[in-house]
Amino acid sequence: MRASQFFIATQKEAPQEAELPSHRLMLRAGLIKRLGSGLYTWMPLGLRVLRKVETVVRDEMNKAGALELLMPAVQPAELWQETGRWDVFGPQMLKITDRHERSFCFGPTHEEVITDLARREIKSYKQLPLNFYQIQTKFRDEIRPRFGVMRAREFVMKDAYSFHTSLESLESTYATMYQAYSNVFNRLGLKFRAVRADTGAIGGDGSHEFHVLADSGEDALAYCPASDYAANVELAEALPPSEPRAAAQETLREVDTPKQTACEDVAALLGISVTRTVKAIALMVAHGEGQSRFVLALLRGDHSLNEIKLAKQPGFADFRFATEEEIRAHLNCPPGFIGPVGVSAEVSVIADHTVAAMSDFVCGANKPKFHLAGVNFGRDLPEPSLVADIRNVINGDPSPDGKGVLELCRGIEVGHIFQLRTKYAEAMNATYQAENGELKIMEMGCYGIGVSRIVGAAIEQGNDARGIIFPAAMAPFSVAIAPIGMDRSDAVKDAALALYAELQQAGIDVLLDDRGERPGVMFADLELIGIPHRVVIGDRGLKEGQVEYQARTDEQAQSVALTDIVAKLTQALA
RNA sequence: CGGGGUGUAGCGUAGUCUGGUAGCGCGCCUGCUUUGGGAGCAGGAUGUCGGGAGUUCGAAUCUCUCCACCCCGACCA
Repeated sequence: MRASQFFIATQKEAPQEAELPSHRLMLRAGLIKRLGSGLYTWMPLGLRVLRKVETVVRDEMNKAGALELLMPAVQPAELWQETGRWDVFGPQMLKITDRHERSFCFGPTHEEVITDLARREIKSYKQLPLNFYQIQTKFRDEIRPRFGVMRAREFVMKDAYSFHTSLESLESTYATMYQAYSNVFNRLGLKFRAVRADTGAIGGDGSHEFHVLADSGEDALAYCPASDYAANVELAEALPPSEPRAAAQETLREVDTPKQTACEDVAALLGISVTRTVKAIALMVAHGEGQSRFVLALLRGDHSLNEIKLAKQPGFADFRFATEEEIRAHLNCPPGFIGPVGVSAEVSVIADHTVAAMSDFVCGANKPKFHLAGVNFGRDLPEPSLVADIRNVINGDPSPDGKGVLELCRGIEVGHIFQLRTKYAEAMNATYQAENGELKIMEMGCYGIGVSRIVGAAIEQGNDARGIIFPAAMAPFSVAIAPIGMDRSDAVKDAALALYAELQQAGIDVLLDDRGERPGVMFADLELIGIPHRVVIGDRGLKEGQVEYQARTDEQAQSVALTDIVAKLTQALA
């Protein structure tokens, strides 16, 4: 590609709204342009990157035996009503009405459509297993789109759906997909980790997420360096303390905490570790028709509530945080000083395992400006009625597999695989005839990759002060030729055109910067857009038969004989 | 949806408090000079100051209202 015939829309300054490096760089490099909240145009340069990601994904899916198809983006409401998800998906789904007043949605995912297809087309066990996939635009009306293509409302996703006659077959395809995903992210040159995951709204049993590791990631991951255990913090189990609760030694006493509402502050005031404190989180838990009860969830001061784990506790499926009014009504005390001691019988208590094993702890006194110290279960308050794992794991917690301790890191979720089992097939009556003639429900798996998100994630992982550093497999161009003074020097022009032709001949994605820009502008642009290899051709070197080669990650350029440059590049690209 | 904030040229912004000719940098166009790290000089184009209503002789500026976008919380590839 000749740059003069292309569209390079780089900018010196990024718009104010972009905060993440990847978002700023994608805008500055002119990869994307924002149209509205969570809506982006992929510019020619950015689209080349997106297509390269798609190519790798498509290739690995095909290798893994999946079959590509393309389903409609717009889907009739009836299908979603069959599975009950028309209402469950809620406002995240963009609903559309056509001229006949029929309801549709712009597909946020395609389980319903593919299951409908499967029940129509798959009649016999002889046709199974099957794995269909598509690479397609989805729309999810996110509560808060942000970070550019990282959390856009319209985005490109690869979604695959497999159908099986047995759990064994599903597990086998699941394992194949796990491997295919690993291959994809390896080929794309990303640092990633597969973790056990919560299944969320999609539902089902086994599930793994694939995360690109980045400090700016929206997910917290727990992994064990001593074993292969890795899980999303949403799911990672916190083991109960191995030591039994120590005997009470202190007497119960009130302490003055005039301004201290947070556990950290109370601990600092008392000169004790925050691990000796207990915080009470006030919740309203729904039970029955419009009824709800007031519950205190107890956590150690330095721990945080894991809402997903809590929601899995019996009777806690539907809860919310209590309002200040509700807290005052039930405890006669403002938030900041609430605790589990001396509460009325109608207030129930759920304690995290860690809290249940604490003695002589500090907690709110249910009295403004006071906390209690030397608190002990059994003596100062009843044993908690419910003890469970309801906290997020922290650095140094023991690994659930008993080998070593957990460390935390952050990741950007770029892939998610699920064993759906029969949830959708059952709801939509997707059956096949088994060998014995019986009609049986299909087993299903589903497998997603956030294709457009990968571009953002890759840039989040690969950038420096000069701009984007694309992994080789997704760079918009592999090599850039930067001729200096091409319009003044026939020698430069001839050498540049000859090299350009030769690289094209060799099937290398090459960009010839023939825009006639000054060297500084060329260098800055080529570095900003992250082209991995650059050849500079100038009169100065050409006199000695030399050109300059510099990889995007190199600090310095090196002189290479013009006659060797193709071999040099071929080697660098291998 | 709740809380906070911002809307001025393609991008970044000043001006708003204290009403009176809409300004700067980058980018863009023309010409000349320049050409190894985002050039210099000269000339030029681009603004319904987010929309609407109001107050006023006069509104980017004050008031009301609507809209869009961004940031903090719950969603997810």
